[in-house]
Amino acid sequence: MALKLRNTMSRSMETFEPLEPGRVLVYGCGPTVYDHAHIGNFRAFLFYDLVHRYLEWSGYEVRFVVNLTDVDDRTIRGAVAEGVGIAEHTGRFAELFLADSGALGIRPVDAYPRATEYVDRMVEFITRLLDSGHAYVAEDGAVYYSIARFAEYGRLKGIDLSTLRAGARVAQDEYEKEDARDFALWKAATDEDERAGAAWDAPWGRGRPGWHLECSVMSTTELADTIDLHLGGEDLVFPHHENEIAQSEAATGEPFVHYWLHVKHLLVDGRKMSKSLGNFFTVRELVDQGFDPASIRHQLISAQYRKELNFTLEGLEASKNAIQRLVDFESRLDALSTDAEAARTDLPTLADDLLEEFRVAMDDDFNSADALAALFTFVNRVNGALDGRPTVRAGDRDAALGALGSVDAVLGLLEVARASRAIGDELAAHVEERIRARAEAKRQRDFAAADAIRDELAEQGIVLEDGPDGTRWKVVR
RNA sequence: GGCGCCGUAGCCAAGCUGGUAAGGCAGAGGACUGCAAAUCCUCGAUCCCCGGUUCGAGUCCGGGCGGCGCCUCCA
Repeated sequence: MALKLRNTMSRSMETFEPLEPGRVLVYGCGPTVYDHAHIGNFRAFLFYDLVHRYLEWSGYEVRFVVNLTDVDDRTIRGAVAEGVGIAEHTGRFAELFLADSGALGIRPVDAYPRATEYVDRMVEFITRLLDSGHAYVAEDGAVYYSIARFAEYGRLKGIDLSTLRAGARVAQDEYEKEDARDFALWKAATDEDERAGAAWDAPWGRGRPGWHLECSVMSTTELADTIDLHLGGEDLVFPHHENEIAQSEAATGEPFVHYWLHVKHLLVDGRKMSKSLGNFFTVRELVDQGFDPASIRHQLISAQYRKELNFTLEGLEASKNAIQRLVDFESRLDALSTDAEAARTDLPTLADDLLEEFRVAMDDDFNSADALAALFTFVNRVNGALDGRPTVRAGDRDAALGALGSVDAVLGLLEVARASRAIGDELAAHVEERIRARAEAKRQRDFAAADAIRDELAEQGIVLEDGPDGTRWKVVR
């Protein structure tokens, strides 16, 4: 069995074969750090995380790079509006992005290169394209890539260049281009650029790099001329990735990327997310409203990455409950007492089944929805096997916990849920004290008092569970 | 206009190379409990419509209807 991927380039499923056995190079187009990233962005980044974790889970050594776009129209505009330099402006949002990523359990990748740190290399890159005749300096001081010089242009998107309506969308200030469809590698500096500190010297004139260029340069610099996977949102297929291919392959003479994977855009309340529709959410807002990051993570991976996913508060509520079921399940396993003499159970078999079903699901182009189904099927089966059986063999319990942990090393749900449920020692001690008081009340059959304590703790998000061997408690959110 | 996706139970969502349908949430009944919580058991689908291929189609083909996305330096 092997991992199969839907390659945008071939428009079909392909069996994944790394360039180098056991090793995978991945590049994911990151956020433009001009504002808070929203949950739509995070659907994509959570998918990156799934790819990252699953490749490692599958035994690959992975080098994963996600760029931070810190120089473009929006970051410059933002910096000028704030009256600060571009670095200060974008630095703040880069931090917020990493913080939100961390909250959602997105594992840090190997490098987060920022465009502004690669300007020298971008200049070199452009020089190569100029030398080979793939680019030209226009009268306005900009450097454009000449797509007429790249025969394969349009292949990723599957467009026939001759059908492109030349000139249909040409801005008036772009009359310097030889061909309307040529794109900028370098833009001449404007006053605004200078004010934001977003202008650099280059042999052909002062200016700043074009957007598409950074990914080509950072990918080839941080990874290699040819990499295995390149990820991005569906909007990036054209022209961004198309342009990256053209630039990179013209500059290096090597294939740029083996597999292109694109994430479908998230819908919110059945519509494209937009501020004007009022369906615009950031992770921070949702967390401030009391939603568990684990719930957000669950909701955003509940559909396979190429499928339509409609984010709603109702759905988030459902995810919250699903997460709680997982948390309760793990607690139940943890609390199991063990005895070498206990009867054998199906847990080892069920654990093997889970790992197998999980692998099959993820191997099928990262079908996280199916992977979640495998996990919950496991929960059901194990709960059933454990019914009325508080004691099992240590090996059985460990097999179940091991499989659960293994799967969660990819899904990251329990990992995040645990973090958001952690409470301080002081509160924990208080809870224990109240539970003792309640036990005493129960002993005296003063159920009103016992229930009052239970209600009081519930107010604080602490739920009590009475069992044969005493009262257990858990944090609910 | 170009490219593409989707339409499966109240909601979300799997279903590979065709053989009468995973999982989550919500809901109903029951068991357990002082009451709860957790858990278990039981209960739910004309798979958008119409044709076609086939012994047999959610699953393939054709045609409709409906929804959505990208094509704009938006993941």
